[in-house]
Amino acid sequence: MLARRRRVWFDGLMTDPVSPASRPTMKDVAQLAGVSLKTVSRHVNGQQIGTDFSKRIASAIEQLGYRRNLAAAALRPGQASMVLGMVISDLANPYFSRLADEVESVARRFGYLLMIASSDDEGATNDALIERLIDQRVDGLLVVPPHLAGRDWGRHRSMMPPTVSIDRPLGDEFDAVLMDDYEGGRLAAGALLANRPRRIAMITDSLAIHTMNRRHAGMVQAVAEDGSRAEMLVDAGAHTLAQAKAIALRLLDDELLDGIFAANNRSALGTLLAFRERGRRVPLVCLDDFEAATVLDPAVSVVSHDFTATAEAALDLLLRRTKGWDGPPEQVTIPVNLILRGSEKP
Amino acid sequence: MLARRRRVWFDGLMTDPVSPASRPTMKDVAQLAGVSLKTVSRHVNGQQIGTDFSKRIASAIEQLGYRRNLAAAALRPGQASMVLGMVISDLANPYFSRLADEVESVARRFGYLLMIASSDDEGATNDALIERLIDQRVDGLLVVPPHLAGRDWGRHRSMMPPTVSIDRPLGDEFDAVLMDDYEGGRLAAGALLANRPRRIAMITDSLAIHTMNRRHAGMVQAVAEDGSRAEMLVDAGAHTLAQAKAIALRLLDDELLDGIFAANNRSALGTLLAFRERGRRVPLVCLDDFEAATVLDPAVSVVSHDFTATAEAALDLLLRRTKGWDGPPEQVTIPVNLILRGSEKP
DNA sequence: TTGAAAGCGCTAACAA
DNA sequence: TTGTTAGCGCTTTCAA
Repeated sequence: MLARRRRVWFDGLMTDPVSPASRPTMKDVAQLAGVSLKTVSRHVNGQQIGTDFSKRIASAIEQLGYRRNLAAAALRPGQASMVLGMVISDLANPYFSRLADEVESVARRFGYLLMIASSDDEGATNDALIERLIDQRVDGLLVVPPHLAGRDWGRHRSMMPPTVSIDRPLGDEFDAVLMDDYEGGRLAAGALLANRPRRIAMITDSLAIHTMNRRHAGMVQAVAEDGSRAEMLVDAGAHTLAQAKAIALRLLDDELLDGIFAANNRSALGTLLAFRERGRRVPLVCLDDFEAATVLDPAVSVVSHDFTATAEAALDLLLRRTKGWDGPPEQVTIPVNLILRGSEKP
Repeated sequence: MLARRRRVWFDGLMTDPVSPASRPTMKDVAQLAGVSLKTVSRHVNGQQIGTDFSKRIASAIEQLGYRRNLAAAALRPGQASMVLGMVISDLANPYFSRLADEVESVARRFGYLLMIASSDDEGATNDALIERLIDQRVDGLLVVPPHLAGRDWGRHRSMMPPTVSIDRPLGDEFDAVLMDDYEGGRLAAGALLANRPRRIAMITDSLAIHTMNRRHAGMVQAVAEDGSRAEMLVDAGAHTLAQAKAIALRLLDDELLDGIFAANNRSALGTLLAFRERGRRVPLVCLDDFEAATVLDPAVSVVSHDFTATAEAALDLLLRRTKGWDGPPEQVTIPVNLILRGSEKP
């Protein structure tokens, strides 16, 4: 007969439970200190108790090496877990990892831990992760919605903890912190138009993505406002670095082209790769700052925004919701600024 | 008299508890389906139960919009929470965010959620975060130890869940996944020495950091092995980008210098900034690949390693520990490879 | 101020 | 197969 096993742990493999040496509980502390459980709880939660008790408990905790079980403490409904969840479209992309870093940093300042999961820009993955985070009972959710639409979360609003979307809107029902993409597109195109170009192109990921869509609209507006009657080309096929590079290479074959607006960091990198390969460059402005921008010669001009402000606005909204604030969904727009470094000139 | 309040939520602000509309529990499902609690539990956990019951329960779940409370399910000791914790020294650094992304991705494949916290390379922050993660009862811990040493966690081993350090060792008591820094330094220096240089320099962060120390040792070895009797300079003051740039600028004043080994991506970027400002470049090889490397002309030669392999090795160790494996601490070394792109030549 | 008892949502042992 | 009972570690009534 098989030895008795108690837990299925992983991959269907049967093993005995690995007790991380079953830890002392509050009960143990209470017993050793000779006080009641509740008194220990009060001590641990920083409530006022008698000084003698306090000392006895402190020493018992020390002696036992007692550590609170935060997961258990948060079990009771209405109890904050002090854990926030974040679903981000692609942690490997410096743009998003930078955002995640800022959010983590602000959250930590407020005492929150962050569960971060990457959706690989897939709607289905995104939905699954949001569900998992809800099931984990996080106090709040920060979401950078994926490109491929997933479920309509607005209809599930009541199932969700306070939720704020960043970078792209998740739906009208949710608070959102966005950057001023429209103005960004307008500024970037404006810098290009200052050269009185004949033909300028936008290299972008799908215009179905909210950010790209707004940036495009901004560029259209800039061209419309401009008297020069420059021709405007758009290629929205830059889903990968290789595609962006291929698009840029093709564009560079066009003698009349004298300006490129790269609508995200991937498009920017692809364009720069194409410049190098073709040995020809044209004026360039990118949306989103990126690591290589200042190292190149000429340095790359970009439209940028404040990540810290974005993270702070998002956490501010989220934490206010957490505290019970119940106003209508808000949309915060973070301003952008144009940083001219040289590449915008012929 | 003050209205009665029930919960202190945040910042000492008193508010009523915000029930995310107190969610239906397993009990509610059982009641509606007319079965026992345990049967619902079995259904939810994918165990075999009668088909009629199964249907009734499924419909009750649907009707109620029931969602499991994973935090509650994991309360019982020995129960896996399927949450892993990761403390990383600097999420804003592309090198580390790339690592975090790979780890998250592998963890997710195995059904784990990742709590990621950034220690800002501070020993104290690192310790606090590890404690917080332990208190949160994660199933395992992944740590990229900070530069500034914190507590000696080896002595607290028994309090910790399975723990694996990445990039740098946390102590002899823990499993570790490192890249072959020594060989990396040797290869990088070797590429430079092929030019028969008179004087080559290493720009690095503090040699007290394990990775830097090993890379330095590798370079020393390469120089020793080399017959050319090249002179070797080391400046270990590159803690920030600005410092790295300043160091490189100073080095470029030296007419005899004909090779730079940038020991991490910050040093690399600083060096490239200096090249641009001085209008002089010397052969360059960097440790760690970075985004700008292929965009530059000449493209930057680097010593690189496989992040995916690193993440997989770390999760493999961690998950085996989680399942009860109890061998002595293991140290896995991920091989490096030299990628020559042009910048290593004069 | 302190403590006893109840219960959070769930899973496990055990009996039916 | 199913249900009953007893907890997990903690916080919270509510009475002392």
